[in-house]
Amino acid sequence: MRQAEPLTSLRYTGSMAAVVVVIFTVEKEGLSVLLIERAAPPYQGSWALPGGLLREGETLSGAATRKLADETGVSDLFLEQLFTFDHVPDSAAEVVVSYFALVDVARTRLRAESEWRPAWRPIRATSGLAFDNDRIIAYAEERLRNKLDYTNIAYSLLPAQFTMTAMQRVYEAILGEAMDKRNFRRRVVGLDIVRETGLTTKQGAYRPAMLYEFTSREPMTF
Amino acid sequence: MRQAEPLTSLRYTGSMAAVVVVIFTVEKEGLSVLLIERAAPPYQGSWALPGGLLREGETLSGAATRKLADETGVSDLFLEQLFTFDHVPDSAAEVVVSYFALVDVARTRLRAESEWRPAWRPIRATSGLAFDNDRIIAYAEERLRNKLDYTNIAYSLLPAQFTMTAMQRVYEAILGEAMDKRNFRRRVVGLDIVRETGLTTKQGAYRPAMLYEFTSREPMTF
DNA sequence: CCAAAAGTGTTGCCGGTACACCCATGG
DNA sequence: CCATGGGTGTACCGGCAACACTTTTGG
Repeated sequence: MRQAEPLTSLRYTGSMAAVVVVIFTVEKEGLSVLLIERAAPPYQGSWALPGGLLREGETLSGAATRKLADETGVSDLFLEQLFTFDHVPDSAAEVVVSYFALVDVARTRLRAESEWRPAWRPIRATSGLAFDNDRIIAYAEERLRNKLDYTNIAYSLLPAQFTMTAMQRVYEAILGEAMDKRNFRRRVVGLDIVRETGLTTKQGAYRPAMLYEFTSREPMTF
Repeated sequence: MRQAEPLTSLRYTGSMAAVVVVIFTVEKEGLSVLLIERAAPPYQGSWALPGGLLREGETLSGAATRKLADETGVSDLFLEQLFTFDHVPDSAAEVVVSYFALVDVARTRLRAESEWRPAWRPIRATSGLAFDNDRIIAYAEERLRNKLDYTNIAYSLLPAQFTMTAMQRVYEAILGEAMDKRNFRRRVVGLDIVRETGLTTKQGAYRPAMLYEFTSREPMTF
C-alpha cells in the first residue's frame, strides 16, 4: 500500500489490487512490526505498513513475498494471508489483501538507506498509522497469538537450532506473559512442534545444553 | 465468479475483483451448498458457486450480500470472508474474494426460474465444479466445522426459537456424527451460546417443551 | 560468590466424554 | 402399544496450571 508513485501515474495496468504485509519480529523485549515512513502523499511522513500494487501477472503471495524481501532481505519464511479489505480510505487500490509474516531479526538487514526508511517499531507504540493500518496490525496480532498455541509458526522467528529457553522467550514476548518452564517444554514437545537435535557445542554456552529444532519448517495448521 | 456475461463484454469498469459465496444450509439429512448451473462459457453446463464481479463503488461484503439475496431471497444472516484467490483459471477477475454464509432453508426461496437454476446440492455429492470451486467449498466446510465448536454461527441456520434437539440435529448434520444429548446441552448452554426462552405452545408438540434462543444473533468469535 | 541458564515431577482442578432410564403424546 | 421427542445425573479420564530446587559456569 506504499504508493510512493504519484496518483497520476497509476494508470490501469490490469490490476487494482494491492498487498500489504505485517512483518513481525521479536527483539530483545517484545514484539515489533516493520513500518516505513511514507515519502509521498497521501499520508506523507506517517508511518505505514509496507505494501504496494500488484504487478502485471504477479500473484498475491508473490507480491507479498517480494515486499518482504525488499524490506528485510529475507525469504523462505512464514507468510500467511490475513484478510482482504476494500475501499481503504485514500488508497488507489480497489481491494487490499493483507498478509502477515514472521522473521528472525538476526537474519534481517533492513534497507535503511532507502527513501522510505524501514524500521522496527514496538507493537505497543504503534498508533496513528496511515490508511487503516492500525486495524490490520491489531488483527494480525490476534491471529499470531492464536496460532502460536496450536501451530509451529514460530519456526521462522528462531534459528535452525535453539534452546528451550530461547524458544520460550519468543513465546513470552509475543503473548506478553511469563510461562512456566516445565509446562512450556511439555506442551511444545507434546504437540510434536519440536524435537531434540543435539547438544550445544562449547563456545558461548555455560555448559552443554540440549538443542531443539522444529519438526517441520513449513507452516502446519492443526 | 459467475461471469454469465460473455468475456467480450467485460470491459474494465474500475474493478477486476470478484466475489464468490459458499452458501450452506442444512436439509433433512445433511449439509448442502447452493450451486448454479452455468448458462454460458466458460464451463457452460457445469455446476459452480454463485458469484460475480464487483460493481462500481460496491463493497466486497455488499457484493456477497447481494449475491446471497439474489439467489436465496434472504438477508440479515451470517456471512464471513473466507479467503482471497488470485489467478483463478479462466476467470476474468484478477482476484476472487470468497465468502461463506449460512441460511435456514425454511426461510429460503430459490430463484429457480432464473436461467442459472440455483439448487441445493449435498456437500458430499459435489465435485468437478467450475473454476477452483471444489477447493473453496472444502475450505469453507473446514472453517464452518471449526467455528461451530466455539461460536454461535449456527444462529442463522435456525428459527428464532427452537428446541435443543432441533439445534443438535443441525450440529450433527454439519459435523457428520451423532452426539450425546446431555453433553450437547451442557456445552452450548455453558458457552453462553443459547438461553432458555419459554415453552412450546400446544400445537404440534407432544407436550410442552423448553424453547431456546441464541443469546446473540450477531456472529461472535471467542 | 553471585547472576544466569538448564534441567527435572507431582498434585489438583476442570472440561469433556461415556453412559441409561423415565415421561408424555400421537398415531 | 409403540415410535418419537423431551428431560435428567454421575463417574472417569486426560490436559493444563501451579509449584521449588539443583547444577554449572562466566564474570
